[in-house]
Amino acid sequence: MRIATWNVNSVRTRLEHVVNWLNQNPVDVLCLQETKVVDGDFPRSHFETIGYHVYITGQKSYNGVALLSRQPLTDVTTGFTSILSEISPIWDEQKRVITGIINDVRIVNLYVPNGSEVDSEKYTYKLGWLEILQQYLKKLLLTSPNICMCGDFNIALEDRDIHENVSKIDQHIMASPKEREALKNILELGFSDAFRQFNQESGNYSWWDYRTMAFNRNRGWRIDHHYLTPQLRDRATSCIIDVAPRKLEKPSDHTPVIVEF
DNA sequence: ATGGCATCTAACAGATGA
Repeated sequence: MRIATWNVNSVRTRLEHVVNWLNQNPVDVLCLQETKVVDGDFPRSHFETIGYHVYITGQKSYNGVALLSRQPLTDVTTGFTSILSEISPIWDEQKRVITGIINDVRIVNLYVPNGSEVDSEKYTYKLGWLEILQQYLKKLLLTSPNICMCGDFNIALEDRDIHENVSKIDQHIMASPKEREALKNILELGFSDAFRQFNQESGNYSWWDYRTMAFNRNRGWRIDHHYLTPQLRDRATSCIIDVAPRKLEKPSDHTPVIVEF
């Protein structure tokens, strides 16, 4: 089974790229982030035509996640509160979470908040959101031991996940100690990084800033991840970053990452 | 030291992203 994650930075703007990519890379499930569209306007027929079932939760202008699957998924839910009924509904105002089950695997597709700047209001929200995510995963693990958690985490866990021209890394959003600590705490529930099972090298990134010719100079960050629970980790056979879509005209600033198990 | 690029909007400038 092949599962891909891709922050497309507007599914409508990137529609042709995504459809072409799926035709060339017929993965079992594609997890999209930053769809930036309300559910009624999601271009679902374009994906259904090429053989995908479409599961979405979106909003106007910002955020939005989707699962595109060749087989129907079961137990699809959106947001945190569908699983954690006790938390405040404010945590689901931003559409960042969707999950569903295929065979014996639960796919959790996430768009983690960016956080803007360290110690800003948005940064505090990001840290709070990650605490809620931890509770959410704890609950899911009670009934779903096999989880493939993927998406745009907006966090690079290690310095080797970041190009060498970033100064003051520990004050930088996506690399600050509190963010890394929050993600590490989550991974301690039993998740491991699929990409690092197969590749230890620096220089492998999934996002490059649109500015300053960052992609041409490979000044990127690895912030899009697949995290696997132990049985899936043992079944994994590859995890690769496909940089090809980043080279197209008007690309997303992220590129797909694909895990196979 | 700053802004650089891209996307969205009851847009035409400002918020957001990372």
